[in-house]
Amino acid sequence: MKEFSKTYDHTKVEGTIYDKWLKSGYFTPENLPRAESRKPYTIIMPPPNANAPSHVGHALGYTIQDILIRFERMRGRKTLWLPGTDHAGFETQVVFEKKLEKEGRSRFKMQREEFYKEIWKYVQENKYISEEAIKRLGASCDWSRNIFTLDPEIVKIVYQTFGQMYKDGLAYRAGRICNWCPKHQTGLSDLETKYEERTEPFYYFKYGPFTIGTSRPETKFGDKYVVMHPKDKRYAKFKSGQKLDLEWINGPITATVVKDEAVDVAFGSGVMTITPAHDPVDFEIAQRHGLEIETIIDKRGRLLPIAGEFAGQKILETRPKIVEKLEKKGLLEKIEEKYKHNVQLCYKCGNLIEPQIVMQWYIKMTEKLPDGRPSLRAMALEALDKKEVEIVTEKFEKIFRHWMENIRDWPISRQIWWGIPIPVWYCGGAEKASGPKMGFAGHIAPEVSNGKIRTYRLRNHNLKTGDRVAFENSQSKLLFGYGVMTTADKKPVGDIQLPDALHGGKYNTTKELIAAFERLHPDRKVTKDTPAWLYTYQFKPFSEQDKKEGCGQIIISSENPKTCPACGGVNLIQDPDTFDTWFSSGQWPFAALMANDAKSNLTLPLLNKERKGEADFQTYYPTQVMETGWDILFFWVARMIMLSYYKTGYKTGKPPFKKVLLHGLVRARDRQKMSKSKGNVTDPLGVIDTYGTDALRFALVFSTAAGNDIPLSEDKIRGMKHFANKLWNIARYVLTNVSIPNSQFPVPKREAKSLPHTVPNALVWGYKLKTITAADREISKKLQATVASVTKNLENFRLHEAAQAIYQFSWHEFADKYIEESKKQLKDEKTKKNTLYTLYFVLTTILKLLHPFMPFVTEEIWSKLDQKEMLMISPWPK
RNA sequence: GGGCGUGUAGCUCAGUUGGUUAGAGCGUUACAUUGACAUUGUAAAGGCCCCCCGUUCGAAUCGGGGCACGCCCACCA
Repeated sequence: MKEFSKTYDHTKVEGTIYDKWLKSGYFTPENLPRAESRKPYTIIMPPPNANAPSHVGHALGYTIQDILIRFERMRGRKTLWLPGTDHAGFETQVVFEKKLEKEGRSRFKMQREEFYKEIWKYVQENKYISEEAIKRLGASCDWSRNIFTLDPEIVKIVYQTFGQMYKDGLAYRAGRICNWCPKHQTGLSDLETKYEERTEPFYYFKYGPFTIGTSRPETKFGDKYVVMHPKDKRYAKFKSGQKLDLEWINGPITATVVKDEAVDVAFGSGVMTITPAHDPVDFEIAQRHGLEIETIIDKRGRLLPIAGEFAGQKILETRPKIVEKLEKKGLLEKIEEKYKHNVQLCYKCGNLIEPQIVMQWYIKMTEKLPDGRPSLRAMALEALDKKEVEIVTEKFEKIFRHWMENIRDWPISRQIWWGIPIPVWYCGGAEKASGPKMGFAGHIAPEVSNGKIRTYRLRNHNLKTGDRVAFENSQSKLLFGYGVMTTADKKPVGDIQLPDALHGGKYNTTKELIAAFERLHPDRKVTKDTPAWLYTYQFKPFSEQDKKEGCGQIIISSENPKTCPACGGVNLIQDPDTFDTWFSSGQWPFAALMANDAKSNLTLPLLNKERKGEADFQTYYPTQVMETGWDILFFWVARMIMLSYYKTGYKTGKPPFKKVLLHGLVRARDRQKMSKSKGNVTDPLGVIDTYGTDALRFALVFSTAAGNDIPLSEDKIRGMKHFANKLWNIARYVLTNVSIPNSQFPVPKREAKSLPHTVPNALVWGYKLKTITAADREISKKLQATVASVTKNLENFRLHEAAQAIYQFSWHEFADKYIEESKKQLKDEKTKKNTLYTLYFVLTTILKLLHPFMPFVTEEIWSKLDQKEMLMISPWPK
């Protein structure tokens, strides 16, 4: 019998227990004594952001995962919980830029290398802090396999996937309108923006014979198209293409009438002017009609020279001045002061999104693969249909499907520096195409060009030599060509002359090219009525260097290529962008395992033997459970399913994970979202200091169904601390019972399999049983029911019910009833031994049942029982 | 506009496929207790399980409608 303090003091226990676990090596599945013959059970930990301060939301996830892992480990599975860290590109860069801002600095005044070095250092520090926090939560993950999304082994896999996607035509580059945050100066996916309702003035201006309405007068400088619905009788006298001279902000302009069905007849005056470069709807209209696109606002959100006297000013500051000017010119008709509408904001900084036309890399979501495999979306949906992947929290399956059905192509490039650089080089250094006609030198997607480089000659357009152009199918919006204009010419628009003399094209006429295209894409008919099927438009070069002529070849390479394989040019320009963080973390389940395979110098902490030949990917994939917050269902889970099926799943039927378990947000007790500004943030480490890890863990999973948001109050955590203490004292009572001298306390000769009076087992206990009381029978029955309930509920991921069952039994059955009764039974010689057996057996069983939830206090009590093995690996009761 | 969900004790929430007297934590009230327990125990109060209709021998649970609230997605110049 060891020392047993009157109350449980977590501060004295948690550190030593965690060290003991670490030293045991049992976090590493290969070290588990019973694991060899058993099936692997794998959970990949959602890698915390490298910038992240600890948050109870994270604590919830780690707790749930640790519960599952400890449960399965005790059940004899070969249990791997793989930890890692996410560089979290944009998120981390935003946090770091805020820090710079406080120091009066800015990334726009820094060299890229310098910036990267600093942020790397910052991330390393935070990574350590975050890992320590995970340890304090008691997480039994395999630290020997700890991995980071920027580890070279991961980057290599990410590059390989990208290259493969490019070859398959899934990854493509296009210049189209995208969400642009002027503060951070990067494009963002739709998921990275949010909407907010604003009440702002809505202005009506005179635009020649029309009245146009707008909430954004500052975008109106370049407006030279006036659009109305083709069936709007009020404007029937205006014909499509008709030119009108009229007075506008900075003097007289010529406007062109456009008829388009996108116009809502009922809204405003039914007439609008368009700003294609800064509005997605306008952009589409411009594309449909082949209109010129003019940029009004620069990447920083300031007006360009087209704005005349307003050039260089920030748009919001300029708005009233422009209205004033228009009013003075007599062009302001009226102002509707309280116009309610939604504005799109950057989800990080809350600044207005200013759509811009930028070259971005995209991943096709809905198009079949060239080898006949279904689209990424279809693969993911099929996985759900076949139940290869199951979303356990079932209400999210519907949400997931709904989102998938409306998915659009995913922009994966970001104009930020913190992240994995896009492994693409553009050949900008060799003069190849020449001749009297305007030429296009560049790349046409493999589906059209058969993967070879060709030079096509374009006739007449507004392009100048050196301009970058993209070819896009005006119907599918898919880009299939990209390159640089080479020489001037003046013939009609819209034709491509083939073959080109230089490369001996396979298609002799445009018709043939179209036919070839259509063979590949039977769903995309190209008709005579869509003359602009090869849509061309002009881009600003993305860098000065880019203006230099080259063959425009796109080279995908994980290492810096020295020369262009197509033309031999040496002036290769690396794509300046980085991948969306989710492009790399979307590959995490297989990448993390494969990368560990690639690390040859790993040694196992306990056995000190190399893990060679132990192919992690072979052994541990597919993983069993993906447990994460529902807020990243689309960001992450969807992408993991799609990318994993693309990479390893479709042919093998291997999903990245079999079950998806989603937990809710941890909220303050009044259901408010926790936020620093509200001052209601619960710091998990603070809670752990005061109440102990076990109390926090139990409070997090107790009495809230999976997937629901969890209101967490200090009262609740305190209550669970009381429970830990109760458990402690149950053990203290059993082990130090005053009336029984220590020497008489029975210690089982081997692991007892069941209660002695349900299946009498004298061999185990070395005693013959004498009198079994009603109380003994009762507690035995209840214990069995509890074991069954906890086991079943854990198997079904109903953690809250398992927790409730064990809590009820321990406190209100065992402590309140049986222990009270035992005080009498121990005084009677006839029932004494039997009572001791029962006390001991029930105690050890509830320690096991409770261990996944409250690992520290249970392991500590266990250590006082003179058991050979640690509780952590002791067999789960049946 | 499209989709998903919630409504149960004063508060926060459980209630697996329909089945005794609907539960827990915290809070409240009374009593007991320093005895394994910075307490804990015993007991109590507190519920038209949002409303209406239906299915059923039987509904908090299933179906339809209504009311209230929340979330996600899309978005009109």
